[in-house]
Amino acid sequence: MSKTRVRFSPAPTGYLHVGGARTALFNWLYARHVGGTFVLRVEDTDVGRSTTESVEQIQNVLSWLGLNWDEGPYIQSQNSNRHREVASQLVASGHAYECFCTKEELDQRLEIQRGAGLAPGYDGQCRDIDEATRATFVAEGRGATVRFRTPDSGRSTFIDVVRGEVSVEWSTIRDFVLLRPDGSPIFYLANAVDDVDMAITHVVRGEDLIDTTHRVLAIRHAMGVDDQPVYAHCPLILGPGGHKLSKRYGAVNIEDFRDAGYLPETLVNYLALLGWGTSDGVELMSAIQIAERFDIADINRSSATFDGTKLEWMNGEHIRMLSTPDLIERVRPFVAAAQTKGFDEIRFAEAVGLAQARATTLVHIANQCEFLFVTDEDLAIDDSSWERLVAQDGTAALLESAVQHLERCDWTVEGVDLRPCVEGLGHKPRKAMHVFYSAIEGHAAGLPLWESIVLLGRESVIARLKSAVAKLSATV
RNA sequence: GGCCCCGUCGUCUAGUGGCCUAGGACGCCGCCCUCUCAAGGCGGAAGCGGCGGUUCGAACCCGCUCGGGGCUGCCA
Repeated sequence: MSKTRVRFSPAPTGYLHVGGARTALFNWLYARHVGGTFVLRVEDTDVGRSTTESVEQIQNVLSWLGLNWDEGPYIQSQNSNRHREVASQLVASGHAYECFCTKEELDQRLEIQRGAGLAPGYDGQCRDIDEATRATFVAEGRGATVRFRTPDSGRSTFIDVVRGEVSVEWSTIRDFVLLRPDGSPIFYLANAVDDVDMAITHVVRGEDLIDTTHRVLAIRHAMGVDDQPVYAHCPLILGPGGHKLSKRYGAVNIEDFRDAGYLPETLVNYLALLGWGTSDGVELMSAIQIAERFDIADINRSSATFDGTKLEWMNGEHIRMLSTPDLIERVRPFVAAAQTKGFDEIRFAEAVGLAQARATTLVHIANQCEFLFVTDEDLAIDDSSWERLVAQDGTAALLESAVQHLERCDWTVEGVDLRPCVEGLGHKPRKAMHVFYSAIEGHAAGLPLWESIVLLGRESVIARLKSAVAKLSATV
């Protein structure tokens, strides 16, 4: 048995969305599970839509996710001589032929077919043109595509690991293009040839490609290749509208999740659970743990809908699993102040530690820590928190009482406890504490108050409380 | 239109003929804990698309039907 080789072969026509990332992940997981090789191959046969920026972006995202590849990236367009070579062999052997129909002619005939209520598709016009006609076309300077001659009868059947036997009548598949008039290869050709040349043993990809498998397999056979890779077609990840996620429809860029403060661990974990699951119900896992248990044979058949709510919950869980020093470094890029000199590392570390227990995203943590790194003058109380503060009974008295207490108490977590003030004025801490959170941290909900007060320092805390009193009287 | 694939709580899933009056997770609701928000604990509502078979017995097997998705391109 030859060594397992899988490949992730994205088209570099845009950013990597969750569907593509999941496909990459499943390939990576399987390679790691069996100790095989994970190949990255960029399928840029659509020259018009492929960009080098996209190639770079895909690599960046894969690296960020931790999906390291063992070979590549191979750039498919650099191999087009080989693709053309195979195409001419197929023409020579009669498996393919030149088609001189222009795009316009094709479109016209398609229209007619549709008008007549016929199934639209290539009509085989150039299938068997004689040499004289061919010479005329060439003399006219007409360009030619190379088309694959699909069988007229019989069935194409292959075994898919997740779906079982997949079979289709050859008569429903029209002759398809292998080479454009300029000699550039089409996906089917390049994909088939490269999989053969790179000795790919397992093809793990989206179900949207299931119908193309028949064509690719036909090319392989025409090339004289007898064996075929193991196919595993994964269910699609659907967007909110219930449609296939694509760059053209409701796609979600992985980079957006990174920028929103999601951990790569979370994306990997969540994506693995879209189309695959464990029988014991364990959900929170590291990439390594998943790789140990993952098998393409266990991939689900039905499509899944992407659910951001669960992703957010899971991110919080992964944040809690991180060591605090690790988390601090992950949060750092999200805190603008951390980029400046004189930044207070000690307080930052303390604050991240406090936030770790309650945050769901890195951005969330950065926001919760922010009050420590703005001046008292710059502290902004968000609108809804301010409205709540204004609506609270006896806010001014509450704030003033806190000032009095904090001016002379011990500066410890126990000492700055404001509950006695609140209760002394006849309020329930649960109901009134938001006033202090808002005045000191800028939000009604945030890091634990006593710890925050100690971290901020007496001078700042009192200044903020007084400023809130002043702002309050100006409002009323 | 033709062909292909799919169908378990709102969502992700476990389940491969009896262990299922269908289990877990997110979300939701209630209670507890509590200085806010979370986290945590406890409890709850919520599902096998439908109809026929096969069988002593069906979420699991078969047929039909309905629903969803994909492909049908000189995109991948």
